[in-house]
Amino acid sequence: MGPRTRNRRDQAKDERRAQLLQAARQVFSTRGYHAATVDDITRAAGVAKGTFYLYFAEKRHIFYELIAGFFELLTRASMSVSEVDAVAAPDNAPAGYLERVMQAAERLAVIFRENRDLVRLTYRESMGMDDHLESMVREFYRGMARVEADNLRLGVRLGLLRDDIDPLVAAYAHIGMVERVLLTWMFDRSAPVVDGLVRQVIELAYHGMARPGRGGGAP
Amino acid sequence: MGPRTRNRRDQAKDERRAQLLQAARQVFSTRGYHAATVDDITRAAGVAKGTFYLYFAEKRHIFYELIAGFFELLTRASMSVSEVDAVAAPDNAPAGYLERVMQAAERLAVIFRENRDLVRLTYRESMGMDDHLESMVREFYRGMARVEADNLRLGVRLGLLRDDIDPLVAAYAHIGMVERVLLTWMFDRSAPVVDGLVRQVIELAYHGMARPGRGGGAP
Amino acid sequence: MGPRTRNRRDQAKDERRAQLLQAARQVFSTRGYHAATVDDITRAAGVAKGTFYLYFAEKRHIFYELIAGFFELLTRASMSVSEVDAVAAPDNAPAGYLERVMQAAERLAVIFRENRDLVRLTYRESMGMDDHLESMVREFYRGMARVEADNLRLGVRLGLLRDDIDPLVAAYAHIGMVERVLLTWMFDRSAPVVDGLVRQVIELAYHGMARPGRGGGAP
Amino acid sequence: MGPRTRNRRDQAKDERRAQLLQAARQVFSTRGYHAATVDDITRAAGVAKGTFYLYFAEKRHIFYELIAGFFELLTRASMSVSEVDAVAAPDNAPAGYLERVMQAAERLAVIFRENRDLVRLTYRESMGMDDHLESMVREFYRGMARVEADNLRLGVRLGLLRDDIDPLVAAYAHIGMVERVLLTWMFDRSAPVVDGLVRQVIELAYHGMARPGRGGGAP
DNA sequence: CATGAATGAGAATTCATTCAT
DNA sequence: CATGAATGAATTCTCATTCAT
Repeated sequence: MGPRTRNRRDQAKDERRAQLLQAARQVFSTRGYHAATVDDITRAAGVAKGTFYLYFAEKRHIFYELIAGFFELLTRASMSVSEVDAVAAPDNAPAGYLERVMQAAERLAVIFRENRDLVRLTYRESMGMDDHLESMVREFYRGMARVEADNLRLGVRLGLLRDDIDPLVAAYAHIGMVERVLLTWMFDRSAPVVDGLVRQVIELAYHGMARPGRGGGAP
Repeated sequence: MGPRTRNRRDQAKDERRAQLLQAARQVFSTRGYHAATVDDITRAAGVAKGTFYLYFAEKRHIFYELIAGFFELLTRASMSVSEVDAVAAPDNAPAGYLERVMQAAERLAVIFRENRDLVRLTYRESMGMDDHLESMVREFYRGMARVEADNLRLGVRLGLLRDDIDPLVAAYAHIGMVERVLLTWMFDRSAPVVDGLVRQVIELAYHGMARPGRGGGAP
Repeated sequence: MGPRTRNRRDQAKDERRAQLLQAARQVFSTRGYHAATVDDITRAAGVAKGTFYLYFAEKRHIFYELIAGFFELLTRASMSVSEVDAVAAPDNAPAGYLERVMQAAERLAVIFRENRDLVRLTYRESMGMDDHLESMVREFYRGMARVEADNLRLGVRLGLLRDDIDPLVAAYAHIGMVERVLLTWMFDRSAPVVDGLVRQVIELAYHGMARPGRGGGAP
Repeated sequence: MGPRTRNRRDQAKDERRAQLLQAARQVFSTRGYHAATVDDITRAAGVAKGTFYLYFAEKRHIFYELIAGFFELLTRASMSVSEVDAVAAPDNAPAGYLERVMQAAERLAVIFRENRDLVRLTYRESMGMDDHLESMVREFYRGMARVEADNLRLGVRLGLLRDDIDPLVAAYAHIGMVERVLLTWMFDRSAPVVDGLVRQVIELAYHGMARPGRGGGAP
């Protein structure tokens, strides 16, 4: 039982895990968390029911892991208008700022589209399960909001963005805009085709709906 | 069997229904839909288990009704920046436009705060139950978006708002902003206190995050 | 509250009873005893659920009454090859004996056909309910068998029938022949059309399947 | 997972099944199908409630299987006055024909007596459950009738039996005779003891009740 | 008498989880 | 490690029967 054997075993275990996660993703997406049974998952994974419990202590845990993985994907994709970049290219920063924002938003949109099932699963079930999942979700939003708030603070520092709006409020608002629009255009078949959907949303986020040049009646 | 008797009975039935709905609201809010049993509900309502089924054919149905009631409340509160008002006061319209928008948003915020449990319930469970509920939710958003899009179109006609952004996209974006911010500030205890939360969001929606007077690097 | 009022009331009560019985017959026939609910019956009868219990103490009782009524109909129809007739027409008796048997059998067949639903109901449900119904059924068969056995004894006395077969055995056998054949031809759609079905059965009962004139190998 | 293990498991499963069937037979016989609960059955079998559903998808199914098994027993016992035998012993055939019929009938009678509980169960409940069971019953009678009709056709070919009676009608009639007589003498305690019950019935079936040598007054 | 709302004992069935093989 | 049979708690929904109006 040298290190090689150990590795083989670990590798085999990892494969089983991946196999189960894959199966769970498919089964949960199709039937929903509650309607899906552990049996469904193991059958889809081609293993015996008992095997499930060698890799996950409870049914909920595999769901957590699925959602956590998706959250990580999204979180990673959102980190890119980062201070690092801006600091690294201080002169170009202002010029490219909004463009980089756009690119980040597009990346998120691509991830949504490429993971339709996970998006659906997340929004369908990730909120009404238990406290742990709920705090995972909160934590995810916090992370996303922190990143976006940092971006905004950078914009403020660069003199591009307003400083009379709380960056955290704006961050959550931006997240809400993107998520609601993407969800609608992904799952509501009655939504009309719109060109440059994401660009319009970002444009809106940064310049607002008011006609430029007018006061707009703000109190 | 006169009309009086009939009325008494109908009235009693209405009360029972309300009693059950009230109990369900409380029980679902506490335990969540899946964990709550019909028995919990009837016990909370102080009636026998069988009584439940005299008023609701299935457990799901009482939940539908709860959510539908909340959606109606919200939908009604959102309808107010209406063309009627604007047409009735054509001159004041531009001046008061954004103010009316603010008021509508504040009304929604009040409803959210006054129905904390229903908000939580709705966002926790209304998406992962079944097709019927899912289409109820979609329909709710459609209705809200339609109202807001109409408001925006009115703003465009009044010369206050931009015409280069799809009103429906903007409508969904606005809904997303408000809902995400409200949810966060209602349920995430780590969210810092912010003055004029709703006003900031609306301000953001209409004037954007970009510093006024700068081009902002729009593509 | 004179006798007239009393009569009116009684009449009304009788009508309600009949109404309920009629409804029960229809409902039981359609859904079967177990699947039929008291509610189904009262709804079909156009009365309130509670009314049922003013006329029948239990659900089973209305079923008993239905079955009892049918049994009485059959029992009455079977009594006719009676000694009375035979004694009344002593000379003709032998000549007409089998003919009278045939006529009685045809009468039963007609009743079966005219009460398809009750036949079905009786054979489907009258055996697995409870002891009381079971003894009703046994009593019915006993009555039928007694009548037929008496007929047979008359035939023996008239010198027409064998005396080496127990009349009671023969009576039950005859009943079994008729019921099984009628049930099959009434409810098994695969049974081929046969001319003179009942006559063939009676012919068989009286003369047997063996070719006349041969010993047939009886032990 | 070798064949031996496989066999052990399969064997154990077979035993469990048999155990459950046995328990169901006892419980259904005692309480009747409707009054018996799955819990009663599993308790009688000494297993947990859930185990039942590993072997039978529904409560009905175990009942089907019980009845089907009994029907098969009866069907098999009835097949024996077969052409094969007759052809194999062409000369003896006529002489032994009725004797073989008698033996088959006796065999059925023995099975009835040895399976009192199943007989009772079958006649009490096998008709009013659902369409599937009803068609099972019809199919059973069809099978029995086909066998008997073939026997009768053989008798006709051998010149022993009449050809002016439809063999299928006679077959069902014979079945009815036997079943009604057996049921009565098995379950009606008031039925007097009769020697050679089955022989008398068969004698009756083949030679009829009419006194030999008389025309009998057939129309 | 008639009504129909209320009752609550039940019963079938499901499924996460365990554990002997 | 893997297996899959066994477990039994838990839950929804039904319906005969009662009884206040």
